[in-house]
Amino acid sequence: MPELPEVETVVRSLAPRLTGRRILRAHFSSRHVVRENFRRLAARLAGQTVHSVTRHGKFIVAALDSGNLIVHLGMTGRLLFDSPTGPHTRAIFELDEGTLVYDDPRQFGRIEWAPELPARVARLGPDAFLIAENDFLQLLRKRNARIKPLLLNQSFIRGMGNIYSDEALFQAAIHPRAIASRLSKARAQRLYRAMIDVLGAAIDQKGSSISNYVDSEGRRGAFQNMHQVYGREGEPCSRCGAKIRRIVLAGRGTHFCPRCQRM
DNA sequence: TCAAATGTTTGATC
DNA sequence: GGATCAAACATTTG
Repeated sequence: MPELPEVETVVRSLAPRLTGRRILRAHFSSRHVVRENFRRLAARLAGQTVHSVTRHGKFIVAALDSGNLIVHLGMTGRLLFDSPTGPHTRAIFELDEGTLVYDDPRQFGRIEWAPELPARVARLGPDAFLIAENDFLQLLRKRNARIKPLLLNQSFIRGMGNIYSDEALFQAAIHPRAIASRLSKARAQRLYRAMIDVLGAAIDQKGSSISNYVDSEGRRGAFQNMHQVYGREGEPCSRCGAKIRRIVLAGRGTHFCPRCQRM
């Protein structure tokens, strides 16, 4: 489920119901999702009150009395209030009011506690939705890498994922293999605006519900209905009618219009 | 049976 | 260092 707009939507649904709540008990059942000792983590969380819930790139950070509960949803992670547990339930947080369940079929998600944001999280690039235009343009100029994999690189900017990278590049009419440092200023500005625009529109629509994505109240997003290229291989481009193509770049399916998006 | 899936990390190679 | 590519992680779905 997890690109910036989905994580932002989850955080917004989580914050009002989780802030001020006390974690009574926690239970864990996946060594892939929880890398530390289950009981030690549960003991660490028991009795702690949640002071805030925020987003850091694609990470969810719940500030506690002491330290932070940090959750990454991976590909298929979901946090759900008062949901029945199932075969893919990997964690349960019993609260003083209600229960928060973590479900994750593929178990690519992670749950951890840390006194501060771990270096590997704190060190990520600037947030894709908050970065200033000039900062973005300067970062692009320094990189001789292809633009699509670069947008996916969380050390470059944090929050972009496969769907929104393809959609932003389409909106900016830039080929996914274009070299970042060689983009003209006008094209780089177009990409910045497209990125902010696509992310903002997706947040407004509460994310893209492909596969199993829902927010913490179980509500689906609607932005999947507005995708112009992602998941539309072979369909006509909404702008020019050419067939949308799918290639593989950096191991990820990459969708684009070969006529609109030029090097 | 095979390919692909909203992500990240690690290692090999140039 | 960068950059590219492949593989790994684990499971479901078409």
